[in-house]
Amino acid sequence: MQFDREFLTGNLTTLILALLGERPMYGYEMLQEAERRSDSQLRMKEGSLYPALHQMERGGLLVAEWREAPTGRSRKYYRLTARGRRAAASKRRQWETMAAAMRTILGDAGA
Amino acid sequence: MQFDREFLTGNLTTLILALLGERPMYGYEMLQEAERRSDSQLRMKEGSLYPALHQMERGGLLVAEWREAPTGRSRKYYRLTARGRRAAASKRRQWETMAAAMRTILGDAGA
DNA sequence: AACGTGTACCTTGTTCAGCAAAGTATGGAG
DNA sequence: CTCCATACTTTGCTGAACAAGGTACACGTT
Repeated sequence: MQFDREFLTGNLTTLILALLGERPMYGYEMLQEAERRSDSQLRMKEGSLYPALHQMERGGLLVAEWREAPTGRSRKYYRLTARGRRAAASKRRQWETMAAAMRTILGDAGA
Repeated sequence: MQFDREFLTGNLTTLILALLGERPMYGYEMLQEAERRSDSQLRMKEGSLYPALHQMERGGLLVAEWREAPTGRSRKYYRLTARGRRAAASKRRQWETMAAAMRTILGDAGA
């Protein structure tokens, strides 16, 4: 089951921070990883992802580095700064708080 | 812990449908209920709620009815239509799907 | 009577995230 | 030599939520 795009709104930054908290990745890889791990339910769009990465880089959460792939293609790898790691932890906590609150309401309203 | 408003984005309709799925309520009551049940974590704003209710009414998800409160004040009670009940079930399912997908990513990224 | 407070609803203007759509460029498969 | 997947980027738009303000009434206090 595919959900409306509105459900993703507000979670993009959280998602990016979570992925990069694991290991440095490049943009296109994040798109694929998110889709793969969620059984194709969670599809980030390029037009959302790349601007978000740039903004987060400007905000000092990420740093970028161009690396040569084995294939010869160039890839822009992003990794978290110290600030980014703090933000990742914060976003994760916030997401869990929000999810718990939502569940309370949804749960009360006879499943 | 209070979370950024962006985490609410996209969940307002879901929340309204869940509350009304339980019983008819008036707008101001929904604000209080959501806040009370979530330990003040989930605060809908009037400027978001009322326009959303109007839009959902136009969309045929809700019907409104003015009722006199014991105090003498007038309240506008909303209840779900059949269409609204279907939407409520759908939104709930979608939320759970999204939450599961998010949890997968957040979980993988070393807690 | 006048005032403040909590209830209850509504609207206008703004902002900002995410998206659609399009573009650039490269490597490999056929 | 063409097509497809990879990989990054940008411009312009849309739409949800919000801030801020407004209206009005009931009730308690002074």
